[in-house]
Amino acid sequence: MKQGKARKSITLLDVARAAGVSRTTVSNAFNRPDQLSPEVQQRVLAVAKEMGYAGPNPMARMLRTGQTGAIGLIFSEALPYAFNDPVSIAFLQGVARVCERVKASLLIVPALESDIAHQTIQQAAVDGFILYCIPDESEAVARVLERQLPVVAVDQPELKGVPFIGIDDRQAARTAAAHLLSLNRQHLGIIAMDFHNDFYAGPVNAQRIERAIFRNALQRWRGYADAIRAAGLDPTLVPIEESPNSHGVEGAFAAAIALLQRHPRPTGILAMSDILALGALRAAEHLGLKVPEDVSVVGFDGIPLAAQVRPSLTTIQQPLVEKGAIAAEILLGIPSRKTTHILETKLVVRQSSSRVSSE
Amino acid sequence: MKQGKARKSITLLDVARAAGVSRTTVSNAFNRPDQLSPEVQQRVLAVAKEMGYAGPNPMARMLRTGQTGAIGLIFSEALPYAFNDPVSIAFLQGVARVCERVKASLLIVPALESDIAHQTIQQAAVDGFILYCIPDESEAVARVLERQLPVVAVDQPELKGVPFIGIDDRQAARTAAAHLLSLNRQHLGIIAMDFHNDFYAGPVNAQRIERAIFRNALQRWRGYADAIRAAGLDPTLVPIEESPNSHGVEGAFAAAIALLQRHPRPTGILAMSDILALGALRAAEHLGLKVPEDVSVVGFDGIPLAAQVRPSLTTIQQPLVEKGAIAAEILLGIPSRKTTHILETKLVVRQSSSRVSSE
DNA sequence: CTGTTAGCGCATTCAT
DNA sequence: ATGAATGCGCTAACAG
Repeated sequence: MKQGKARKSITLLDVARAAGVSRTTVSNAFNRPDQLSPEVQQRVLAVAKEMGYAGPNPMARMLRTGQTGAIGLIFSEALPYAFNDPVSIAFLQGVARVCERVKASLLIVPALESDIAHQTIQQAAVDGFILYCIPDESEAVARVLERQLPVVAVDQPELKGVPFIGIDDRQAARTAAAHLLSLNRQHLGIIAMDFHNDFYAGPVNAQRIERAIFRNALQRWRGYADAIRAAGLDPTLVPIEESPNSHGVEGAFAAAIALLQRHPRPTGILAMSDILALGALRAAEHLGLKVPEDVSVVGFDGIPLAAQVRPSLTTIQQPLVEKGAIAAEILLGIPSRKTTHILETKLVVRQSSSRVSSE
Repeated sequence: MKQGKARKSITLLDVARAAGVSRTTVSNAFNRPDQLSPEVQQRVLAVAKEMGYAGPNPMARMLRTGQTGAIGLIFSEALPYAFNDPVSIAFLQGVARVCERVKASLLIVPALESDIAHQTIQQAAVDGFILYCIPDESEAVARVLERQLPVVAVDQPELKGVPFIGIDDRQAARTAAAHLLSLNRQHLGIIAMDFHNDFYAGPVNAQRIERAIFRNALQRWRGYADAIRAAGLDPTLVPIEESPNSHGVEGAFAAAIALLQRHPRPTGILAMSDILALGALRAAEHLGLKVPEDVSVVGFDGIPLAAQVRPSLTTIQQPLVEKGAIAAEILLGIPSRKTTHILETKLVVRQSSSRVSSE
């Protein structure tokens, strides 16, 4: 066969020849309808369709224009876990909403392990990256910065020159703890999310906290400690159990059981996320304890489920979806956006917390 | 300034010159470490890093190799809704698990409206597409097929030559309905998910069903009808309310209220998804009806939440995560995968359904 | 083990 | 309004 050409994918040039026009004209027919007469455009498009030409090759066009029409999203967790977490999902919804509006695609880049990060981040065809809760020192951050593309960070890392979206975790946590203490609950217990990325579950010592690589957990702990200290208590004496995000409600259940079996039994539990708090509710139920009477629980994040469980969950509400939307908007250069956004949070008191009843 | 070059991004050639080697050598240093001496590789990489070279430009490489390292995923719904639906999310988890394993990225392509589909699908730099619950006649399907890339369809559409992953919706629905009927519940009501993409909510007539564009809803309806007929009843007399997926539990609540206020009041509700069933549970509670005594409810899908609500939900369990995993594996050419997979489902009886009690 | 050569398919000047 | 020429940055043959 002569025309080995036929085997190969069909190009702009092929269409041009078939239509008896130049490449430019075909290109314009697809990209700039205003640059040629409607009739010519019609004909070119018709010829293209007939030949089974699907439009300009995306890779070639990207190479030429330097634009991809996609933004890259990097999660701190393994993807299946991220998609299991209502907080990440809400964030994703926010990002997706903006992407849809501006017809951008969303590239989810696996970057959990170092060599994966290396390869996938280097090869991602995107116009910019969103870093979601990524430890400052991680390979992913280094690789993303190398790419020299626009970046925005959500929750972590905070880097010079990189727009940041987050909340005041410390202040919010302080509010949560102050709430429990104001209900006269002196014996607190803390369920923490990941301080490190080692999937450790169990009691946490001071060193582990000091060396934390996840900002959220660290700041929330500090916030709790602030309030505890302000109440005249010693935060280092408050028992704290860590349960990795990826262990979900079940992990939190175990952590809460551990906490609730201590003496004296905590009368208030501070959970660093609502998922952790849900585990605490179940643990209380399992042990025959009443919430909020025997033990009160305060979560963090304000996921939708928090309002629906019984007893409904007192929590710190943060604008999860909006975080994603703002991050995407900044990245996509939608104007009138400052580069740093510390969003508001508020304490939402529901059924899971109440004043200590009769003494 | 002479070297306008300096402004432009730095390339393989620049590195080659700086390192005193050829382009190929630099390319090899990044892509085929085994093709050159370790020392040379070290040096080249060092020079590259020093120059701030982040590695081969992804677009150029894609153009050259014809590979992108990403797969495209197309949802039937607006993205924010898709991310709100536990069923879609579970599917996404399955896809993500495989992607992570093989270091592929995942491109979520918005394709809800026709012109968006046109643009985003045409420009997506991917090695293949997964179509998730897409109506056969939609623009998205047409555009994807044009791209002449590998495709796999999940749930819908079923196309000649396109690998398909799904379940036997009709058979499964028949099982669900037969279950309720076997409990001696003669007065049924159906809550349907979208038959069409018009976000209609309300009672459904025969014509709307016949012309359905969503296969899942249609087949599930047929399955219900089969069982109802087999019980000697007339399926056309069974009231049916549609509530769009995007309206979530709230929409289902309204639909269920409508159903439960009819005379005779249904004693069994068939919900085409667990989310719809959850709405039914709430509606029953709202009306002071006991589940399962006054009204029994059977869902569909087997989302995790179904096991956790009280009363827990009787449902048809389908392998949601596995669907995603298989789809991704087929697309990525992981061998020993047949091209059509009809996965198993099973009826899981929980608290929300029981035999009609004392007459 | 290293270098030379030749496109991948396109968008964009600049002419006409 | 249309056409010819150029190179985006890279990888894969092949030759040395």
